[in-house]
Amino acid sequence: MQISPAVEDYTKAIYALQERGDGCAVTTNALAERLGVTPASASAMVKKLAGMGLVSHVRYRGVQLTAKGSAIALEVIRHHRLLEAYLSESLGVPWDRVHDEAEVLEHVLSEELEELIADKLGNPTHDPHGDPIPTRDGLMPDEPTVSLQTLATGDCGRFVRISDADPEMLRYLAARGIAPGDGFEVIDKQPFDGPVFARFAGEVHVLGGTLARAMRVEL
Amino acid sequence: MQISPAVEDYTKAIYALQERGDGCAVTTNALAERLGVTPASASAMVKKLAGMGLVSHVRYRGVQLTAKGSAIALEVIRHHRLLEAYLSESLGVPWDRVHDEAEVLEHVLSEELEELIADKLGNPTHDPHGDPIPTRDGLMPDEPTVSLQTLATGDCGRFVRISDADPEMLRYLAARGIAPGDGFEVIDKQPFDGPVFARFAGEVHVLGGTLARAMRVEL
DNA sequence: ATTCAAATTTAGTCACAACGAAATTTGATT
DNA sequence: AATCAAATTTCGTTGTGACTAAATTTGAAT
Repeated sequence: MQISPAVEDYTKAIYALQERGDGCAVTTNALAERLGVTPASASAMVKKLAGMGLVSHVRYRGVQLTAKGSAIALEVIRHHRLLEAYLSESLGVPWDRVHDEAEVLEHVLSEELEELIADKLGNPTHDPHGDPIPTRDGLMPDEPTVSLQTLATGDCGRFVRISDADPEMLRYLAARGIAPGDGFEVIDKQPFDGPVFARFAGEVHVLGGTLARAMRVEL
Repeated sequence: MQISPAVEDYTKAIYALQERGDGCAVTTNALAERLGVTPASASAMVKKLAGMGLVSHVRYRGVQLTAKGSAIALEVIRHHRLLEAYLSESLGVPWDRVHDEAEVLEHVLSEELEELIADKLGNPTHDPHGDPIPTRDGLMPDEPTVSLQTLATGDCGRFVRISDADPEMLRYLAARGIAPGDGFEVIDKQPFDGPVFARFAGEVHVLGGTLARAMRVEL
């Protein structure tokens, strides 16, 4: 039972969708859309994953990762995030490009290189976007956050995390010197999904609705 | 016209066989054996490569890389050798393991990462086994060498290069502290493919026939 | 010139992972 | 309960790159 890159990608996608979803099963359509394949293709692969014991599948209902499936997903995510950290820190790859590079390298990273990279970086706990790196033994640190968008005028917090999937956003933040770990204060918050005005290190920045929703805040 | 990993591997193999061969075309069987596939599979791929304009093919005679094919081979070889140098120098991967790691990474290394790695290493000209690294613009430095096995008692020389394909040999040399760049003197040479006794840095070492044939000497 | 073994190619198959089109199931609405 | 749209699955096909078995070509030996 070989684990192909395709299987790794599906497993990783199911893991990600399970996270954001409210505990219920991951639908075939959601999976297909996330991976950019047709529902028919996703359906076929789901059947294969079920046969491999990586997911439990109820026809027309959706899938859930088994322990075995989660282990594979976490392994790949560890590869991905370690690589992002490594590319950023050791090779100076810009913030908004590490994701795409890691996306292909994650599938061919040997366990030995994984070890060497982790050691070289001092066993980092977070990648450059603030996403936690699963541990060597396959555990994902649980770090509750809220969207910056939910804060109100006057609230203070620390920006700790943002999705690595949208390079545009990352460039916007990078251009303004905003990075995970930075503290801030909400100066003004407009209703109806309006922009958030927040002060980072003295400077006030405008964070549009989508951006504010993507930025995660500690606690 | 996509360049798949398979196409890269075939192109690279043809390049390598062309080098060691005496200028004549590379046979399907040699290609198949080198890649560990059946002659039928190699034959099918040769037809595809010819269709892509990467090789010229005469049925039942063999193949030769076109300029386009050579360019692809050299690009992949550059990736491979840069990666070997990088893994060895920056991550401390042992000498005898860099080849296998590079073998998979070479196919997914982006041009951007290639640049960063080359810069980081100061644009190295040789990999850890002494193999020359093709230049950015796709030129392979020509460095004539002879096999250590061809030397006679009393000859001196500098060991500069050894194939990265046999980890066993590399471990043997590494265990004795012998590396490309080391000067030596042939103390004794037995006839009939017998062992070569050579002094490296004061120590005399026994180099069996196969090993002595694999070791390349400057000039 | 014929024969023969080795090298090479062709023909037919398989596994993988995608696709579009068509059938099926679901759950919400009437 | 019947209907209907959306989600899901099935069916048949495609493209890669491997395989085995069966031609075919070559070049050397008779």
